[in-house]
Amino acid sequence: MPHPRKPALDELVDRCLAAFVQAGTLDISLDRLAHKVGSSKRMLIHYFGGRENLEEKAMTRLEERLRAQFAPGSFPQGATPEVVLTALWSRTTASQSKGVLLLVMDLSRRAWNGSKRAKAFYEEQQRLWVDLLLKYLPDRAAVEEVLQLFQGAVLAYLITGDPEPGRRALMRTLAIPLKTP
Amino acid sequence: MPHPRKPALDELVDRCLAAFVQAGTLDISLDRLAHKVGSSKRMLIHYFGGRENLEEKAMTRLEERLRAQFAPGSFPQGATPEVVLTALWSRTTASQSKGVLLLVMDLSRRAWNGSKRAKAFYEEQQRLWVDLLLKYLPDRAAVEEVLQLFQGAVLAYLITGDPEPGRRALMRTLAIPLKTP
DNA sequence: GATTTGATGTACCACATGGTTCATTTAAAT
DNA sequence: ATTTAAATGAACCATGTGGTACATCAAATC
Repeated sequence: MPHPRKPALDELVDRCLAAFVQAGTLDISLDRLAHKVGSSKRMLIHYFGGRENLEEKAMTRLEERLRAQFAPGSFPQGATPEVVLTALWSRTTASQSKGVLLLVMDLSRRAWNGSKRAKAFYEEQQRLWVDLLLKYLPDRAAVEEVLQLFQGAVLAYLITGDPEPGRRALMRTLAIPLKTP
Repeated sequence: MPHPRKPALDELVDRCLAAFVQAGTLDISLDRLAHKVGSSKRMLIHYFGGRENLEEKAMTRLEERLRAQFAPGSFPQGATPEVVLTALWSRTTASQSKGVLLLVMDLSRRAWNGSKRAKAFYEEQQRLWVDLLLKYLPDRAAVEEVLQLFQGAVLAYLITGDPEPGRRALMRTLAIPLKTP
């Protein structure tokens, strides 16, 4: 049985993800997506079997990428919370992160609109960040709070374009005294 | 010149807003919207001149509603921050608020996607909450932080359905010591 | 009661979407 | 070289969208 050229599916997924990131959303038509990745709607459906599967593959790839980027050990062990949070906030609000940020928010939207897969994505991100922050913050309550604050700050930043309020709020929240027993 | 029945446009806007709230988004087709409000796409376009104008009218109406609901004076003057924030959080996470919450988040999405009008809506909400919180929190920095935390908490609540982490984070953030000069 | 003018329904249009059909090409296995 | 199964393109389809054309209806003014 002849097995002709192999389409290098993995690379196609990468390019699709790149297109999604550039668009800041998964909601881009197959035609536009195909054009952007140098293929055709016909072929995308051929390879992936349908839009749903394509999106699933792209989400999984994004999860992998983010997991690598925020792996425990991205920061020195002894760093202060201030340093870590400042670095995270800078990285997050860097202009080249805009696309990923928008895409992640788009997935959040899908999550709160009921998408099972998007909800799983959100939870995975949650775990990732909890694991990261737990190494620099005193307790789970602090992590929990910083995480929610971070998300709110991202939201505000995306809308206003101003990263300063978010930075200020994050720094301020670190001033919370430790729970004394 | 005969001026036949007046269509009570105001009430139509109300019903449209109600439909948007029920849908948790502005992105509902004119056909479905019309059916929901007991009219027809034909008539909605006739009355409003197009979808854009309809959305604009609905947003403005929503602004009015929220402005009334969170008017300064919704809470006793002397209330502690804990009491006020707890009440606000309860109100926000009450099941009957789900639709408005989703709709407001949908508008946030439009805002971060570049919609001028949605951005204005966001800023108006911002002002509203700042004015409210400024009466119970020590300084602007505190208000700024609580506001961002609140938004992040709402996001998490919408996705997970669990209001507890948000409540905990809000309470925790009130433990920040006053800036001492 | 005739006229005028808005209210309304039905059918329609142009366009975009995800997906399919069908026919053709292409590369590997024999 | 022939066979075989995948790769690919072009046209097509069903569906849903905002919006329009046209014809009809109904109410207020004269």
